[in-house]
Amino acid sequence: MRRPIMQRHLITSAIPYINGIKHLGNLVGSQLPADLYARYQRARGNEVLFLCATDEHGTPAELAAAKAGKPVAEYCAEMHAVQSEIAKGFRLSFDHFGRSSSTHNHALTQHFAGRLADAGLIREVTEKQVYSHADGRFLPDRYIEGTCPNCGYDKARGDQCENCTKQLDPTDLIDPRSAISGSTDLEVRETKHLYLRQSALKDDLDAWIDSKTDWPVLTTSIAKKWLHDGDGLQDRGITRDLDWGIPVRRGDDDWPGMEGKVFYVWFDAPIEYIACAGEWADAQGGADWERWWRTDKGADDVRYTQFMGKDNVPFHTLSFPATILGSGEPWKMVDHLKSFNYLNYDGGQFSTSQGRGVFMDQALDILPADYWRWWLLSNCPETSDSEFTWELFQQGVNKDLADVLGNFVSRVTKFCRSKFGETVPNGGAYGTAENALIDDLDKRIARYAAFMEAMEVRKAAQELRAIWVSGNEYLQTAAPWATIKEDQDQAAMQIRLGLNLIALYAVLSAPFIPDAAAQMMHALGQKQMDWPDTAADALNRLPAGHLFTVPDNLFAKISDEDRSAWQDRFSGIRT
RNA sequence: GGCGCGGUAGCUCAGCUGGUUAGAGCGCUCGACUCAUAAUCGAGAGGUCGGGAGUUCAAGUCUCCCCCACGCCA
Repeated sequence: MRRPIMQRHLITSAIPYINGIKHLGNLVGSQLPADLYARYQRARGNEVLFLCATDEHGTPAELAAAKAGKPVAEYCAEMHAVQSEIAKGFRLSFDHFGRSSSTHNHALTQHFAGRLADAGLIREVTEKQVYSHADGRFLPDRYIEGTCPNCGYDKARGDQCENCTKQLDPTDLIDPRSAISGSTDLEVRETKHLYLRQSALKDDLDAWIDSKTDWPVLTTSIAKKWLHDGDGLQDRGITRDLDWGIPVRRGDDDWPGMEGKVFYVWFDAPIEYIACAGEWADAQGGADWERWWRTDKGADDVRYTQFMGKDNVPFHTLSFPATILGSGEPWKMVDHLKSFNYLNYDGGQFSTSQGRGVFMDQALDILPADYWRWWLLSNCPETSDSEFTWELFQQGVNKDLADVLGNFVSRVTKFCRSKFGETVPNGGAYGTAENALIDDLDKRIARYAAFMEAMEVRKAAQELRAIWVSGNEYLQTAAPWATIKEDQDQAAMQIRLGLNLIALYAVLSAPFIPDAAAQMMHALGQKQMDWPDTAADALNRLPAGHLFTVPDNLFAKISDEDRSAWQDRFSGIRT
């Protein structure tokens, strides 16, 4: 059998922030499609390193920890464990789920800062920031509240007034106070920060983006906008006056004047993609991670794909590439950046801060992962924002999973059991209907693979569903329940084909619905099955005489009662 | 206000570089089948492709203007 050359795929999903459990909109925009792609590439026999992590630094983490009454390091460790468990629940097949607070990331972030400084790409800026005596800390703009000078709203934030949407500077606020403690004992102090001179790399970034002709429009249009809008790409501060974060150091050396400061979370978070490979290597007992990340150490044949929601695109197309390019070192740059729009919830937005929508833990609480995986992926917001409603979810899941796929497995296995027993029956030979089915499957499988390769998620799901449907079509025309009255062998061949179709479906469907696929394999007494080379071969895998069992129904339908109960339960806000 | 992405059958969406009677799934109507989770299969109805003007032999598909929704930024 011909063995195509094994490809190597580095795959990362945008790393979720640590302060709480993510909602389904977060899931479908990054981790879930990344997992689909990772599972598919593994199924094709390629070498995959699929990484994700928690993004742990910054003020929101500190505040969430304070609210929970815990030291921030302890809080992050706990939340990492929680998110990790939920990821497992959704069958997200990370090779490693790391932490941006890891020692690897500390060292690497400091290393990059040092390299950038050596290259003249860091400048020091003295700026004025608000210091709160009561809180004993500098306050980020949005943690300062006061009265809006524009509209008089008394809960305006230092970055923007939510009431009149006017962008503000904290010093614009009338009667400013700390949003953390409420203290008005504030003072504007001078503080020094490091800025990454992204503007100096603008032309390099521009040329690099221009070379990416196969990226989603969403990705390149966002990048181009930031590059060219207004005065072009702006330099960004990469440090903050905080306790919780990676201490500012210039490589291994102290950074005079930057004592007590940490790197800004946006700077260290993407570097965790690299650091995470180091964490993975440690967990493996010392694997070679540089062969995934250093083009001078074996990563030149790696294809690197990132997955993220559109809000993360600027950091991944500009800031992080600026960090890598600016280092002057041969790090692997992203080859393909798959970005997603937003999933809306029942006419509005999913919202973490407002607790609106369905959160990952709640979702697993009411239904198994496969239901969510299938619906979310087959309806993911690829070309525009898309909509989750309980009606659409119920309809999609019941029709696609229970009726089309689940019922197919059920009707084939049960028919066989009642007529031939739980053994793949012997006899009969293919006729025109079978050959037509095989031709059709070959075409569809090729299309399905092409969509998966191109990360056309919705189209891949549509094609997979069509493959399931073709089994029902075949069964309907072949009608073994009628044939068996005339010709036992003919019916045996038809049902043997049906059983083999289930095996084929298990392999093809596994990236979308891994648990159901495993159940199908298990019922057919199969452990490991390769991706089909041809439909004809694939449909000969289960020989006559092979034993199987009739599985429980793969998918229970969502009843109207369940649906309306959930609709009520998730209509308010999470407390 | 600027910019971005959209506005295609009741619903969710496909429609590449312009070219025969505009497609899919769901929903709906009718029919077939009865192995199966009242599942399946087939057929059908249903759209002046947001509005207007223009380019062209020919425009959802290009240009301009306008309207609507969403998002980002100032």
